Amino acid sequence: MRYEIENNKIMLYDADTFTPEGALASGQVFRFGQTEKGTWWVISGGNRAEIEEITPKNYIISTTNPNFFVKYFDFDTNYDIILSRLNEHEILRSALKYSRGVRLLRQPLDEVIINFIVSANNNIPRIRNSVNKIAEKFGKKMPWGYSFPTLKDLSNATIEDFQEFGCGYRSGYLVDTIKILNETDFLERVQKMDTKQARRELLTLKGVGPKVADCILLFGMNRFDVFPVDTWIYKVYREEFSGKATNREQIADFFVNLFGMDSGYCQQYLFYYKRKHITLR
DNA sequence: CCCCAGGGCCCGT
DNA sequence: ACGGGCCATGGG
Repeated sequence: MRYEIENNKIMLYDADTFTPEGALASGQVFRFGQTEKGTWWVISGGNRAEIEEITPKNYIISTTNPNFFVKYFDFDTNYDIILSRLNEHEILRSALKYSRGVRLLRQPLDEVIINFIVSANNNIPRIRNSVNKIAEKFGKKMPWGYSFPTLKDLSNATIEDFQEFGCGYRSGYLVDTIKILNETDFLERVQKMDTKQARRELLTLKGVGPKVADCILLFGMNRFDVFPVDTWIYKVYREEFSGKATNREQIADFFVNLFGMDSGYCQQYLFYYKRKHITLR
């Protein structure tokens, strides 16, 4: 797989380890969709990209910010090496084959924190709805829609605002955490810490428990020695690994001990495999 | 009416 | 450290 940047486009060739659906419809990101023509779009921060498949495994990604999306889609990482290591585990082989196009998106940290507080005990269509409404109310108007709001943009958002967006009892957590992030140097400090330290620190935020902390570390901080355990991964653990533990932190430890620095990639492949299909609408 | 969703909080033991 | 009740909200 290789890419070239031309003006406002990324040309992606021989994409064996990327598909728009695997990258976007894999529960890492919530402001994405598919047009009537079948092209995929995604918004992150103040950036939007549209992905068109020209011929099989060859794509044109149109965006005003190609460099942002090269990093976002992680095109400089060689997934063949990661996949060959994971493929040594026979138990993973069918899942890895199914999840060929999944990638670990490198997203803005503040956006990930907000999105995954909303995600707790929630389902993906509802998360998408809430996050889009947050953007429409507090983001900046762009030619193509609304940017995802910065923490400053959100500093005046109230509990009632978030309740109106369907965030339910998470609304108070959001207000509380936004205040901490705006009024302290939390984000600056946490990014300098090692994974275990950063995880402990993230757990002090309202609405951030073990699973959400691991998602923040994985999707927003590029820490791959974590294994977020949600209901789908819990099913994988029981059904594919015949696991008996019920404590989710113990299950996360089990997987990290098994897959080490490839844990984050492995988790995402397994989630996509078990979750199968995310309905768009 | 039930159960479920990329769970966390808060309280008891 | 661990378990259990409770929590908004919409869909199946």
